[in-house]
Amino acid sequence: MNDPGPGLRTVHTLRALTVELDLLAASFAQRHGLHPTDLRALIALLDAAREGTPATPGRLGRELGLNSAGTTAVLDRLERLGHVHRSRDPHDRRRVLLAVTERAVALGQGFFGPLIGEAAALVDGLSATERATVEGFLASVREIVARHANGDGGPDGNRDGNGGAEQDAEAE
Amino acid sequence: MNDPGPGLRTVHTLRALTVELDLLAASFAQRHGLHPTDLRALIALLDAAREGTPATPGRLGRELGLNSAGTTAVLDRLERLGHVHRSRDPHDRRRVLLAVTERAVALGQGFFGPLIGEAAALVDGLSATERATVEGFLASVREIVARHANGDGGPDGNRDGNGGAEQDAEAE
DNA sequence: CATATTATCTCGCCCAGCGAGAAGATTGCC
DNA sequence: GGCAATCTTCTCGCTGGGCGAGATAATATG
Repeated sequence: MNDPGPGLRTVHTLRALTVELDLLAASFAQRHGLHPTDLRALIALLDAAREGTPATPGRLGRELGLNSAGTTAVLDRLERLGHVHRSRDPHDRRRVLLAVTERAVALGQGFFGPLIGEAAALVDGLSATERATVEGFLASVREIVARHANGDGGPDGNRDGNGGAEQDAEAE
Repeated sequence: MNDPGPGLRTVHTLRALTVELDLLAASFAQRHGLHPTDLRALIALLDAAREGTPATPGRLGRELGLNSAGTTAVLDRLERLGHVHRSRDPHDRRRVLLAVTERAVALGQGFFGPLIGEAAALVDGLSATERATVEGFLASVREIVARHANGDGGPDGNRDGNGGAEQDAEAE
């Protein structure tokens, strides 16, 4: 039971890291008048912008696990703060296109930029072999997590309007 | 922008991993009638129990970034669900000692046990050199995160009774 | 013994997110 | 073309997690 093998300590460190990253993000969000969800939304939108993926409320809500009402509220907040701009899609006028503003980009870069930059520099300072080891480790852990996510907790448990929870897996 | 240097990709993978772990935890929590905060509290309490650290509401609240009212609410929920038991500390009767129940231990082990076990096995499958590389990487990233936390967003920005948001850092 | 400090809890409020459903746009079928 | 089904987003009302303020009880400090 309490037999910490050599690997356990590493896993514990990884877990601690994720917790610390979470806390950092939360404190950053608070500092800028954002809620954790707002920050997650902003990150998702910045990612989409960088990748050239068109961003819409529906897509974003699905990504964040929010229903449409909650998604609208998030976007209202972000728009009021000047981080996001809504505009109708000319090709399908039911849709709303979401664009991040300069301000949002600056916000994201200003904070996560240095953090990511330092981490990237750290990785770049490793030898090719070491880098491969780290990447392999991260990829393997992701794979483990993905397997457990599929088996134990479906990522899309409930959605808007449609009760997807007809099986509520009552754990007593 | 779209020029991922060698290190950037690794950092991106790490970020994706943290997001996925977060989603997994959230879906697991929902599945057991817990809120994300409740699960975080439970994990913290299980950790404390495993380490032999005495757990109290104050300590827990500080760890979770909640004020005392919120902490009380979390504990009320966990106690109602039978995961935690409160008892007064005989040595300092202001304090409340928190004990996790068998049920909570089973809950945590049943879900995170296999996950952590697989990850630990993964690490154990590495050579000593590789393991050192991974551990060094994680430790370095933690150090970077810690530095940014201190410089940009103090981990104890606001606490009970003291409004930590006296400066709302209006960007621009 | 009086006072300050510590630890926890109670009360009232705010607002994030949910469910339900409305409104506008598109697609398909006749 | 016209009408219905579908899709996307938004509005409304509500629940409840978390905060601020303060109460209460116990321990330190003079």
